[in-house]
Amino acid sequence: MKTILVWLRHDLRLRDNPALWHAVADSQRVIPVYILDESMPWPYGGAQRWWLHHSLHALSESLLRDHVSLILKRGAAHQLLPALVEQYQADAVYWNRCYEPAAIARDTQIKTQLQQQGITVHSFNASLLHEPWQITTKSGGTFRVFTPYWKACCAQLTPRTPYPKAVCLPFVTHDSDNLSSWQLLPDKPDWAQGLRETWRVGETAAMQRLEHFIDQHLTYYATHRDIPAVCHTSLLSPHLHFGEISVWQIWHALQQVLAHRAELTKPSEKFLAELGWREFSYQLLYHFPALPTQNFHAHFDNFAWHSDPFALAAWQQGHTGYPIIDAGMRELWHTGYMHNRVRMLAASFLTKHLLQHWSAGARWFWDTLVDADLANNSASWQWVAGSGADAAPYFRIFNPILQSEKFDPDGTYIKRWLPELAALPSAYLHQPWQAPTNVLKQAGIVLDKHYPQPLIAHDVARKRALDAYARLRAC
DNA sequence: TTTTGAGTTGTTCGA
DNA sequence: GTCGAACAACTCAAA
Repeated sequence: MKTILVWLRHDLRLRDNPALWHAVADSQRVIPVYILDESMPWPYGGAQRWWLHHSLHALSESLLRDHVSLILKRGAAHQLLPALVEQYQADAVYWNRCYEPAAIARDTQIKTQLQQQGITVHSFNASLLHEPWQITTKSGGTFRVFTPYWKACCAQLTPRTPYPKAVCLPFVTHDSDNLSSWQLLPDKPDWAQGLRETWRVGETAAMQRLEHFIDQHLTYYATHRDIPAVCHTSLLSPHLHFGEISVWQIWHALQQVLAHRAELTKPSEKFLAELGWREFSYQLLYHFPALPTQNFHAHFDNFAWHSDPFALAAWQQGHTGYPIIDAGMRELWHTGYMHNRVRMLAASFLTKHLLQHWSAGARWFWDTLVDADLANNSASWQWVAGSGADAAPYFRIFNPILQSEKFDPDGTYIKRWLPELAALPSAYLHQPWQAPTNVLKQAGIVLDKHYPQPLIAHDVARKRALDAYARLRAC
């Protein structure tokens, strides 16, 4: 009788889970294990801990329906895994690959360690269309520009059908931590109310979300994905991050729809390209492991960032005085999510208007986003700041007023997250400080009391940022 | 080796 | 109000 431990990480699902599926195929006894190691770099922020709790709970319940226990352990994997192998007399350990630099180092070490003990180790790709090392330029280099990268990806795509649900044979043990003892949920204070209202966590919820997106939103994706008030985006990012659904399952579902609804080709391609950005970020992180902390373009090391704790705090709390930015930051705080367009605006505002280092923003997002993902977060912040691969040109500084008028014309999104401005006529919602005194009075708003004056005037900030970039070029 | 075309998401200014 | 050009120069990827 063969026993295989399956070490679950960012793959908290039973369907299309290669490691789990192969373990079931290769053995009679499969033991799923999840290890929480808080000593690893980039430990989960508050929002992710909340999600992780519910995701593990959902997975554990699913397994229990097949009379299988999920073993939860807290501590260092390189100590816990060999101990579990010993305890259960396992012959092999299977896992799906992680791609964060520290995780790669850890997994490599554990693999060697286990193999030296005569244990078979198999790792699988469960979360990417391509391994980060697979796609190279014709001369064997790393792509640094998205479009040619994605063209190469599409050209080399070898579609695979998702694995069916892995059904383990019954295996019950009481050798598991109690999930609640990990205290992943906030207690005092309990700030998770907004998260509970917003999200359904787990594999089933992820599949329903995908189905709902394809049914209700895909048609509008290409044209309306930038409108935060209607949100025709997929909202799959946290599910993808925790591996409750895989990119191949999404790809496959889209192909099936396209087979009889050709009119969805354009929005599907647009949506797939967004998954392409995820792949691109993963391969950047793989080839440039310092991406989370260091400028991708080293010449940015000379950029004259300001360090202004007051400005940073105002941004974090949604008190910048620019409603579209503040609405986004409040959405983030309340739901653990922010619409993509607004993320760009908020990130641009922090780095270009306030000249705060992108890593300060990245850290805040890391702590507050349920979908915080090291590759996506690092690559995207650097892109916005201008220090990243295929970066936004330095003169492209979002005008938060214009963007607000363009993408939230009637202020629905602003009013949703800034109720203090709800009585203000739409004409002034994008820049309340321009409202005449009597209009403000009628709306019951006293600036700097109910809502702040802008931290900095847009034209002043724009000029200041352009000057800073000009000085960088002169270095 | 050199050349060529292109590069997520914009803004501002002046005609 | 609308439209096109300028914003700067650089790096990337392929021919």
